[in-house]
Amino acid sequence: MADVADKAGVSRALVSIVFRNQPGASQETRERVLRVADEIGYRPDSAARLLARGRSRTLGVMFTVHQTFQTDLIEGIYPEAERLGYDVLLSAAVQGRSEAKAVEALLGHRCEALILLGPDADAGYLDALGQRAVTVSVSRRVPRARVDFVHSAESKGVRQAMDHLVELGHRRIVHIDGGRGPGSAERRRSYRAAMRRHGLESEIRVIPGEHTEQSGIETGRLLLAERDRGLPLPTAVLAGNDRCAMGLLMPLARAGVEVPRDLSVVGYDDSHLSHLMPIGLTTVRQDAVLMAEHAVRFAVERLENPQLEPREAVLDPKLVVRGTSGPPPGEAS
Amino acid sequence: MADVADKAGVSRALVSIVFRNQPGASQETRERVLRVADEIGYRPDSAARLLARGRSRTLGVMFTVHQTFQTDLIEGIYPEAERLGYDVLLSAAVQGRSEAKAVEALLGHRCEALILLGPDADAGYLDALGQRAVTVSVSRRVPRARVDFVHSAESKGVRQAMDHLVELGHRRIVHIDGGRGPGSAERRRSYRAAMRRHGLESEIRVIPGEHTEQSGIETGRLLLAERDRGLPLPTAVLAGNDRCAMGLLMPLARAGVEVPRDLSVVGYDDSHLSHLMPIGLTTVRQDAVLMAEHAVRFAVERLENPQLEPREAVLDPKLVVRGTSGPPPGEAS
DNA sequence: TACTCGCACTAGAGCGCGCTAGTAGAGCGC
DNA sequence: GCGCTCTACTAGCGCGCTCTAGTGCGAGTA
Repeated sequence: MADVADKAGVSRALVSIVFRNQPGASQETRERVLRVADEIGYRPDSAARLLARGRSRTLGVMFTVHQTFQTDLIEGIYPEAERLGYDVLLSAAVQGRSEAKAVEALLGHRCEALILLGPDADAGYLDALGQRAVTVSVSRRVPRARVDFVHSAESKGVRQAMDHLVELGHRRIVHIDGGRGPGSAERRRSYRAAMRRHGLESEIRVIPGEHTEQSGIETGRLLLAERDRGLPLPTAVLAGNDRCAMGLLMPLARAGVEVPRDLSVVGYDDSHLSHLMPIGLTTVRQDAVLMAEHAVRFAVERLENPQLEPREAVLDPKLVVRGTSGPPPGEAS
Repeated sequence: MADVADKAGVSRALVSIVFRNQPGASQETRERVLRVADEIGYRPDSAARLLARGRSRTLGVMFTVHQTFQTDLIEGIYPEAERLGYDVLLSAAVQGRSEAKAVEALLGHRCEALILLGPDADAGYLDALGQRAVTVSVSRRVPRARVDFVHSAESKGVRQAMDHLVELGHRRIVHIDGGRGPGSAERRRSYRAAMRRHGLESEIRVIPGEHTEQSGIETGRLLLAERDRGLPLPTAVLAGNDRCAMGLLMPLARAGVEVPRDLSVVGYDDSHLSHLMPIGLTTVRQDAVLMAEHAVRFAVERLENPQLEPREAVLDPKLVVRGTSGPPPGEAS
């Protein structure tokens, strides 16, 4: 910075002013300073800036690599953060790197707020986090924790999907749940409620699973094994999310079970992959961009107005009918 | 920190020593300092620490969200970095956020080294970057730029794939290239060379594309439209990467073209999705974990020994035969 | 006694910025 | 000419830490 100041023939303070885009420098000087900085390859040091200013204007985002819906969210987070003048730092939870570790890394880099995409941690931990920093949880509801919360109305999404299937004539509809995955509990509950509402209480079946392709594959194998033992296949499956639905399709296709002729499959999320499958996945769309924008705005607003209480945003999901759902076998279409 | 020092009756320097776990303080004092710090709720400020120490021990990783192979790489980067005592910061290039911006963010947060996953930037920019910070490029070769380089031997991978197809009896093999995508140029060149080597020079056809599902879908539509005009379909397609291959399968399936009976498809990368497709994608495996480890090690070693010259690691890819490749139509299997 | 050595600890100079309080000079009205 | 304001710019402190170069002291050695 001193080098830039010398070479541009101004004081360090003026360079600072230019880089913060603050009034107090002529247009001419501004350009000269920026040009010199570019030549030297100078870049403001955020650590020093942070130290001097006390604020980092940085949002930390914790996500799970491979969760396609979360990468969709990230795409929405960047532009909104930039619009509001905030920087974004990403930290991934992966195999062998827990959420807590990912979060510590963010905090260690002085993020002012945390945006957690589908956190798996317990409410106590999240509440403690919420006391320490502004925290937003996306896709996971955490009652009584001091965190903002952005999710979509799982019950509405599930209801739409179930109504769609029942209208097509399905009765034997099973649900692969998402285990501890975000939104799973609500989806499971809503599935049960929908079955009861349609008088299908006796057909309720929840197969434990996860939000992964592997889980879908395993469920597929399970169902096929049952069929081979003489049990009937369900006529429709409501998967925990799109990845699970995609996994499910693999063993089915291999075994010659045709979708949707023999079996209908509905996913959840409408992640960017779901319309890329051979016949397009019928799924429940959550608007990732909108969710991302809400999350960023919640964080920033609470940062700039600390007495604000955490809020909750519930967005409406929407069923997207594509190629994997149709009338059950035995019914004319 | 001063408060802790006062209350514990020592100097700030000693508190610093205690918190850095360095020799130079008695066990007794150590405990007293830690106890007092805990009472006050003192935590070292990493921004100040960073500033004072001059080293951040942080690696910055630039990646493209949605490139599944890159997320596979990220999974490999974390554990290796942790093993070597380095922190990792992620920055994504997305629509509307260029690579340069993503890199600036990393540099601004004082990353000591940059690991760029499949960078798209030109050699001049990368060289400039390499002068300024230790830089590693993964999957993209940048001749004469001051960067380390980790990639796999594209020519070997393509040759294996092509030999496989030719052995099966294919002659009309087209290649969807990856445009400016990492490795595309080499793959394209190797495809041409392999065709010539097999005496198929007259059959060479490279369809321009990208490393996206969308590109595969468009190519599929193009080929189908040609077929409808009476032109023959190719019997095999070597896609630019797995995503492109997956996209290609969609319009084919819709149009009733059966894979691999009517058409063989080979991908590239073996990203974690390729074995999750209905019939498993035949593809060229690049070992993401190994590549990630090399990248981290290159960065760290050059950081700790600055007179080291940038190096290059070329890993051997390996063809993985799954369900999308078979003999061409008209040949007995 | 005089010395060296090692240990526990301290003083104080930065690290690269932001920010407050200030100055110099131009322009203006009276 | 004077005082005033406004713009463009500067000096220098301080953010919370690390690190170098010390000081003081007791034990061991000649």
